[in-house]
Amino acid sequence: MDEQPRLMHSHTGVGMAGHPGLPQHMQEGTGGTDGDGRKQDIGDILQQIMTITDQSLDEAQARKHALNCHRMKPALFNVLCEIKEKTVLSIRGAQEEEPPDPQLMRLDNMLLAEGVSGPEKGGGSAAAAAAAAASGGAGADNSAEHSDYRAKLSQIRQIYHTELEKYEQACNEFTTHVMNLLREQSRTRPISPKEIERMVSIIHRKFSSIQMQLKQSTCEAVMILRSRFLDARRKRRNFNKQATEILNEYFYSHLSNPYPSEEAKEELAKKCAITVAQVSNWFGNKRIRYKKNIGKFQEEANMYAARTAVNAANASSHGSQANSPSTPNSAGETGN
DNA sequence: GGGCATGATTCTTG
DNA sequence: CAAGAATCATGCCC
Repeated sequence: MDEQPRLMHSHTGVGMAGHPGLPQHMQEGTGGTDGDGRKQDIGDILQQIMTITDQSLDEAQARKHALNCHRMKPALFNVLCEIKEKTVLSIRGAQEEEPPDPQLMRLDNMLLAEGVSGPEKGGGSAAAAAAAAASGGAGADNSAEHSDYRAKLSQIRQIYHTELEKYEQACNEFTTHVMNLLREQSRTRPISPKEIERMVSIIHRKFSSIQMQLKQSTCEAVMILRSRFLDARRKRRNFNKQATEILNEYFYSHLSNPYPSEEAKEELAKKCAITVAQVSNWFGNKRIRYKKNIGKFQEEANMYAARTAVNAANASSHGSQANSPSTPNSAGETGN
């Protein structure tokens, strides 16, 4: 292949023979009569080159075929392949056999844990169960949100799988294409099976880096989804009217000491269908907000006081005699 | 969309 | 450690 440039070099070199500016070694040693012999050689070579360019395509093909069929060709290619193998190995032998990428393993583990890359179904419910556990077990009304969560997760899962499939298909197509190409070329230039193998592994590495990007963005999507559903603050729901009334009733009827005991909290929690912690939160918030702005809550206080008075009156009329019904305008200061 | 209400969280305090 | 206080983030109404 690289015969021609060298020929051209020697051509120009010899052509300049005898030139005053020519380096010494070019002029020495060739001898007087040899000069004519070299000119003769060059002439032959030039002639050969000219005949090659003059050859028709058919002739060239025929020669190529002849070369391909030459009995020495396989042996020659084997040797060339061996040489190539050695040089290639010495160049990049060090970077072969890299260990599994820890980041990729992390991503894989996470996708598996989130039920995105694992077996069909079931995985998502694990995450949903985690969401349920994190939400404090308020129960009842958050099942709708979990189905929403599951739906979104399965959407992500679907996108992930179709993309992954697409990548795999593209990778396979490209690999077979390159392999065919190399096999085809191996008839005209020395390519060992090992080299093809190496090329395939390079392709796979490139595609797996693309896959890693896909995995990374999928993980990000899952994390965002998770944080949206697991962050309790984001899914704050106002208590229903009945629960608020029960809590307010207790609060205003114990205004002088609005600190329910553990048992009272449990009772209220049961009545309101909320957790004890929520009851505690509610009373904490209520106390501080009431204290900060009593005027604002006065109307509410009067209303609940009146209501408890009516309740007490009803109870007393049903029973024998009331002991001491609280006065409506004293904001229900029953005292504890 | 702005503003207030409200449940939850976090930090401080006694 | 529980209550208070501050703050956050969402819900809801106008």
